[in-house]
Amino acid sequence: MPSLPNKLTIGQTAARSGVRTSALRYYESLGLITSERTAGHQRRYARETLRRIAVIRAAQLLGLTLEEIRIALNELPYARTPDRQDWQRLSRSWRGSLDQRIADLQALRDRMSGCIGCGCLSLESCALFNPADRAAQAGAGAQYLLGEAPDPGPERAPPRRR
Amino acid sequence: MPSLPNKLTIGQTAARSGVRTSALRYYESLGLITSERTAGHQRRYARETLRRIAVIRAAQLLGLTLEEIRIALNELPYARTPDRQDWQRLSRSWRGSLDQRIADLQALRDRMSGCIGCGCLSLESCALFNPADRAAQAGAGAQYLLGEAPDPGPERAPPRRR
DNA sequence: CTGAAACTTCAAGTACACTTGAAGTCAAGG
DNA sequence: CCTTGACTTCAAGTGTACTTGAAGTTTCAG
Repeated sequence: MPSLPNKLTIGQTAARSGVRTSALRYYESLGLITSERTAGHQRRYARETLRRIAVIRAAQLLGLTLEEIRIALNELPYARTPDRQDWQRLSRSWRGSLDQRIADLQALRDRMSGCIGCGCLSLESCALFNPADRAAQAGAGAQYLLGEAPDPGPERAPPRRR
Repeated sequence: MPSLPNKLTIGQTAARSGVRTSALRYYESLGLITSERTAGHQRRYARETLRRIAVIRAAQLLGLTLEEIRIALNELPYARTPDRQDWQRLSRSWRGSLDQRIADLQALRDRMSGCIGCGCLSLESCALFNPADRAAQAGAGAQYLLGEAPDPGPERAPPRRR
């Protein structure tokens, strides 16, 4: 079966994973994936790397940074091939973040649905899209919409997504 | 009621919205929000701006860029105060993206759950976390995990979140 | 009226995740 | 053997979303 070689070039890996070669080199430079080299210094990725890349992309979808993903992946055994318990631990921990993110988005959806129903978004009286006024009443900082507690924190900026 | 002034300083707006003053100036520079000025050039935000900021943050949570948000907000009436129909149109359109993102994450969760159940993540035979092999069989590019169709597209990079 | 806190602008810096370009090397079919 | 496409490294650039710092101005409680 020449169509299923065990060692993939970076181009083949890119085609199969949907990740550009430049990104793969970048991941490797960060220690997220590894490769063997041919006599002429070219990378050869093990087929297992494709799964690793899929996991990386999934984790990015959860909002983890590459550094966080690297740390999580590094908790997998270093020398031995990760067994089902190793992977279970990893996927279970991400499952929690995933559930959390889904719950957050659903809460946001419900709040927005409420406002779609009442059409009140521009009205002063709407408590949902007018969190500041509730806050003024309560005397605390606002921003209930995203479910934030009235704690300032280190001013974490909310990033992108696409 | 001096505790609910109609015009807020940038500091008050920041405290109430949970967004830093530097971010507010940045949003204003991008045309996402507007302000009046005092005789001494200081900003004064209308209380309505707080709702606008809440909407901006919610939209960011949906994964929209500030430019996309700006465009969406600019479809609200320019001069007149947006009425309930205007807001309904906006929140309804974002509701769609929100539903989509929730569905995507749920699909990912279900796939991961399957793998948690079978503990197969490191096994060659797992079709879920081994999309490349299915792809090799089918002859196409891989990356089923995120529900992507086998179309390359303009190589959009998947961004951050937190 | 005064002094501290809050405000102003503008340029530059930061973080993340890549991408691009230049200049050169390697692998494989004909 | 030769050519062509895929590969190599490294530095610099890109886009998004802000933050920080410097130097100066405004506001307002006392």
